[in-house]
Amino acid sequence: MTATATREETGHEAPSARQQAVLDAVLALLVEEGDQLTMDAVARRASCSKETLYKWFGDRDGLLTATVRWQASRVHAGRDAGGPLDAESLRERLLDFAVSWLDVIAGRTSVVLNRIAIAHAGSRKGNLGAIVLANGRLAIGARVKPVLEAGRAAGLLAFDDGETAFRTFFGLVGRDIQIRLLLGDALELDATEIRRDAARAVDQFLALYGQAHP
Amino acid sequence: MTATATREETGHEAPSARQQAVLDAVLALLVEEGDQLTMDAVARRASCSKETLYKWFGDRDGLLTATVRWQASRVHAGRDAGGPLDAESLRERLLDFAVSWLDVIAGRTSVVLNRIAIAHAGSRKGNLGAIVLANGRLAIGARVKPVLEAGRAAGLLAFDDGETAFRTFFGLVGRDIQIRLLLGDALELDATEIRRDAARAVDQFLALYGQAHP
DNA sequence: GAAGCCGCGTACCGTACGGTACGGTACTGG
DNA sequence: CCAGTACCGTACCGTACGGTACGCGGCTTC
Repeated sequence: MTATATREETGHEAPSARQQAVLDAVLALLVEEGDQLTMDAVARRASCSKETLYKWFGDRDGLLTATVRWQASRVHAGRDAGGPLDAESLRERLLDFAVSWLDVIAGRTSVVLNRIAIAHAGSRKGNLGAIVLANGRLAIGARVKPVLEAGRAAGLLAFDDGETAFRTFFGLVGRDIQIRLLLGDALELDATEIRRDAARAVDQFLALYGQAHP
Repeated sequence: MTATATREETGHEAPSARQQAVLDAVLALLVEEGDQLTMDAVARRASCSKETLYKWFGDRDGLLTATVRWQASRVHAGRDAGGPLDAESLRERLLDFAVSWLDVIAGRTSVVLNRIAIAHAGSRKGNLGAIVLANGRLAIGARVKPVLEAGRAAGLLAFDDGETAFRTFFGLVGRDIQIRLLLGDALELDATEIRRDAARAVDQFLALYGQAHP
């Protein structure tokens, strides 16, 4: 193990540059070809041998898992900026989360990876689903909830349960978009539309949970 | 074609009793075994020959399609009762839709079928996704929207676009439930919880779109 | 520059599974 | 009683794909 090889807290080696290239090839293939991904195709596309693939990732599942992790590692939707919180900055931060989240779930990569993970969850031993869940729904929740709590502490929001409040936010933002995309609906979302959707969701959320500043 | 053999408007034969039994076997297998459904397993479970399977349904996709259609044909979540509309009955009908919808998406069968359809949408020629979409999200939308319109006509609701209003309703009801279940989250929903969730969603929807009766 | 390793390319193996063929049995109509 | 039909059970075929083996070229190390 070299000095530069960092470990994630979960105990997985960070992929080397070459390995990252392989994982990017998997993502590209997944996006282009749908989900009937073969090890042969990956090897061809990444210009590496199948043997190397198996050496690095163990088996097909390992490759898929590494790919999902790799994608997750560079999607940090709506990282909160911190700073003081007033009504305007609260709205702004929520809007930021909403836009980031919609950007993610509307992306081809996210759709394909979620499809893989969902199919995987249908078979036994589906930790892929758990990984996607942890880096998607759960991660965004973990980031939004503190903001909501801060909003409550500042007297800008009123709710009993932060989890419930967040789930409402989640529902208002995502609505039917993700399931439609997963099921193959052609639904095109450009940036302006996403921004408008996000703004509407935030408005609705604040209408439900907001309080006039005391 | 016998006199009793009805056709759906889409032009598909209604399955015979024996065929229905086969499709039920498929559903059972799907629920029990996850989604690695083989034609052999179906034939064994349904006590029929593979040849018959192919004769009746064409190929594996045809069998899957017929199964999805068959399930869809007996799920009519939240059929509207009609009748006069005041604030109370509007709330009641929306609650009814919400409960039915949650019942459906929380069911094992729905989860498995959605998984199949989503995986299918990832490959080419995925009409399965379209079918599930048509009988799920789109069907419920088609039933709820008239109620919303009626509510608006009665001065109980205020909105510009019925589609947008419905999608908000959809988001408030479903929130993160469907994606979590699809990804394999263990999320258990009993009847009382569903009722509570549905009631909260309807309250929130009415808070956003309701109007005091003029 | 020899030794050794890494990894590419390719050929190969085993098996699971979609799809087909065929014989045997029960039922129906003439 | 004899076609004809429907359908069950099972054996079979072809292929796609996960996984393995092996030879060869290029890079590092001493």
